[in-house]
Amino acid sequence: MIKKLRADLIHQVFQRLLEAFGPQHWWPAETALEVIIGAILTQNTAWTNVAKAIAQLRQADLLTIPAMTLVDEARLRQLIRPSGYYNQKAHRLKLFFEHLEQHWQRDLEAFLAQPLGALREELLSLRGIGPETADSIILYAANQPSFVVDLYTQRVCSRHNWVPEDYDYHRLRDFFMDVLEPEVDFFQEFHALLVRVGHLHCRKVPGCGGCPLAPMLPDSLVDSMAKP
DNA sequence: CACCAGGCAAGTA
DNA sequence: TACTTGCATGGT
Repeated sequence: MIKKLRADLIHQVFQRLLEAFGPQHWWPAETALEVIIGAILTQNTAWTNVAKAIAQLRQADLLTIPAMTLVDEARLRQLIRPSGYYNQKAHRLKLFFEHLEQHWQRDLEAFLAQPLGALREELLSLRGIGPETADSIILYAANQPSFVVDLYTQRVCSRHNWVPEDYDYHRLRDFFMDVLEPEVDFFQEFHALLVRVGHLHCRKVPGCGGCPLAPMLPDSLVDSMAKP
C-alpha cells in the first residue's frame, strides 16, 4: 500500500516535470559509443566542458571503436583536457576499450545486448565506472531499464523530503525501481527531467523556490513516502 | 575571488 | 564500516 502511494507520487512528479519542461531529448549523443564516452567524461563535470572534449575527439576522428582502441593514452589526455580530471578519465576510457577488445572482440552491440544484471556487474567491475556511469550506459547506450541516480536526483528527492538526506545510491535507485514498471523511454525521460529541474535547486539554500514540484506536496503525503 | 559541476577510487582509523 | 582526500577544467 505504501508502494502504491509512492508509485502514484512518482508518476505525478513525472507528469508535472513533463508539463513544465517538455521532452528533453536525452542522451545528447548520436551513438552508443558517444554515450559511453560522454558518461565517463561527465563524471562530476559540467556538460558544457564535456561537449568541448567530445568535439575535440570528433575533430580527431576518434569517435569510433577502432580509433579509441588504438589511440595513445597521452594523446587522449590532451584531447579531453577541457572535461577536467583528464589523466584519470583518459585512463578510464582506455580501460573500457581494452576490456571491450579483450573480452568482446570490439563487439559493442553484443556487449550491450547482455541481460541487464550481467551487463551492470561487468560495467561495475571496471576501474572508473561506478554506479551512475554504469546505469547511464545501460539506460542510454544499451537502452535497457536501469534507473539513473545522480546528484540532482538525490538533491530533489531529499529537498522534497521523499527520502532521508543521506540515502545512498542503491537505496535511492530502489526507491524508484521497486515501484515502477521498467520502461526504457520513461526512465530515460525521467532522469533527463530530474537533471533539468535539479538545475533550479540552489546548491546551498534549502527548499526549492521556483521549481514546479513545490506546490504539489501535502506534508502528510510526503511523510508517508519516506521508507520505513 | 570563491564555489560548483550529470563521480569514483584510494587512503586512513 | 565510516569518513576524508585527490583529481582539474571552465562557467557563474
